[in-house]
Amino acid sequence: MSQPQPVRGTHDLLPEDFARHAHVQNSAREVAARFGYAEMATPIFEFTEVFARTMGESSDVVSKEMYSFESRGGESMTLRPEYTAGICRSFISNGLQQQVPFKVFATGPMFRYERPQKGRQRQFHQIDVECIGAAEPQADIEVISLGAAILKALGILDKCSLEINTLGDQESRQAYRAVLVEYFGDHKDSLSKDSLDRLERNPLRILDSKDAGDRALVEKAPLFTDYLNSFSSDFFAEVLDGLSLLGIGYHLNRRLVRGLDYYTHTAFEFVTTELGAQGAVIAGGRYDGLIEALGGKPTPGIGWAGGVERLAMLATGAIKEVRPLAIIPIGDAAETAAQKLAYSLRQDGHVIEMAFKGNLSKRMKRANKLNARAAILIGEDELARDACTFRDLDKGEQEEIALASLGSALAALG
RNA sequence: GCGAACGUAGCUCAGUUGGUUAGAGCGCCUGACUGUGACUCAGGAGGUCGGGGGUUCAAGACCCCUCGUUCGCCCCA
Repeated sequence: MSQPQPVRGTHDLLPEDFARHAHVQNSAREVAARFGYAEMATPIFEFTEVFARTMGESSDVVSKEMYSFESRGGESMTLRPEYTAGICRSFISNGLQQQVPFKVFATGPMFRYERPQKGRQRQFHQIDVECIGAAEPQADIEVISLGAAILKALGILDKCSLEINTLGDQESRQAYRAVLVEYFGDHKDSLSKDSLDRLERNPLRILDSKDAGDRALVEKAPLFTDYLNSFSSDFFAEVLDGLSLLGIGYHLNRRLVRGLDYYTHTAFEFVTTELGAQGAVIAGGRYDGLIEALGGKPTPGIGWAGGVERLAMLATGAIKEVRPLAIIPIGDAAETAAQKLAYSLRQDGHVIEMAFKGNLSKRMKRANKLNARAAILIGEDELARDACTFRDLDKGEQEEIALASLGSALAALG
């Protein structure tokens, strides 16, 4: 290609795209703040170990999708593939255990070396919510309801459904996992190739297989509910009750699982059918073992991440734009006067558009294209009278007014 | 990582079984309208047909490689 291309799986965010992203991020930030989740940020790269420990060496992300590099100092660094690990690391690094529950919101770019598709890029953006240090089911309810509230604010809650499941506590899950491995181990010859691999690395995932043969086996597999201890099932029941009380609908999905040991109890996803295979727009769960895995004191936590690109594709509604005012000088003598007026109005909080070239007709066209609400024309005639021609571009009416009364004319536009 | 489809002006696309100078709509530029946008009309610019190689008298069409996008799987936001 003779023209330069962006790197595979990366996209430029031109102003229009950026506005959609910003809309998602700003809406989320605002709603999160109402829930008491203040924004924070962590570095875009960490020691590789931070992700390897939290996401699991055997996970796809860690084993083959990370952008890792050796620093000049010889240490292995990785561009973050997700936000949770960095925030938990930060929680430990900054000794925040005295501030629990530590509730935060974050957003930014993530990096994963994956095969690109719609809604799946190598550099993509997430919004993220974490609640660290709360072991109570009320935290699960709050975190999930925050997700629902953000989707509602974006006007896309009705396009999504909440899938939810429990993985139980460590004891429950390990018991179930052992039973599953035994069951599927006895039927190895009927398992798909993918699931044979899952049996080694991530047996719970077999429950979610799309392979017809696997599904037949899954039908007859032991049920997780039979292996949940009473603490785990009570916990989950409390979460579900809380959601119902808030009027948040959910679909119990027994096949929704997380493979890693740090994940416990609640797992959930807000999914949509409108984005093809990349249906999860917000996904998260409880990770009571994660902080400990990172070297911190045992600390429970729950959170979720949402894909900004995916959310932005769903939130197609009009974003309210600020309409500018166009200042158009006529003739060289008016240029500096126009610039001065623009500077003054901008400092008063107005959005002012100035074109630097072209005759009156061209500048009017540009003003029109930018959807300007009004045009302020200043020529030598107006200059001499300390006035301007004020044209309402919607009504197509104009009149000459004194510069001194420009403020009230602008206020009258509404 | 596996399987498949697609890549033609800035954008969305058309280009018959390979056959002279590659088209349309929208957008852009110029003018009608040298102090007035939208609407209209008349002109105009813009393409090494993603890139490289091959087959052929002849390739945008066929073959191979490569880059990119998309769909499914895997995985996930």
